[in-house]
Amino acid sequence: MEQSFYDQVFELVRLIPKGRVTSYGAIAKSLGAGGSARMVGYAMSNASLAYPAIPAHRVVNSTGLLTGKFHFAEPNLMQELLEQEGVVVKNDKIQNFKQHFWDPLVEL
DNA sequence: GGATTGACGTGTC
DNA sequence: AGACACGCCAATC
Repeated sequence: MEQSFYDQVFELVRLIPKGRVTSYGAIAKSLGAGGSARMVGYAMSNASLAYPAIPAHRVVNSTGLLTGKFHFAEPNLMQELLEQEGVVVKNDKIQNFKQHFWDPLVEL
């Protein structure tokens, strides 16, 4: 059926490969939403209720900052998961963000 | 159905 | 470099 915008977001986020990250804006753009990056984040709000669990820790803002970490059950969990996947996080910000960036528009 | 809301993005001061 | 302002657009109240 007509999946809501954030239903599409959920699916796309689940497609993010391990050890890679992407930005809300990139997701929105790949869904044809253009500048509605906020919708992506808004969708992720429901991500906690979705199943299977959505790797929301792989989604950050354009600066590579872990903006949504406070929305996790445990704020430190987001950084932990990223580091486990080989992503270096310092001061709530992804290092070498460009290297780990996964662009849905390109990869898909 | 208008107003409010956002896990954003980019530009300015 | 840090803080502030405006724009975007769909979902929810």
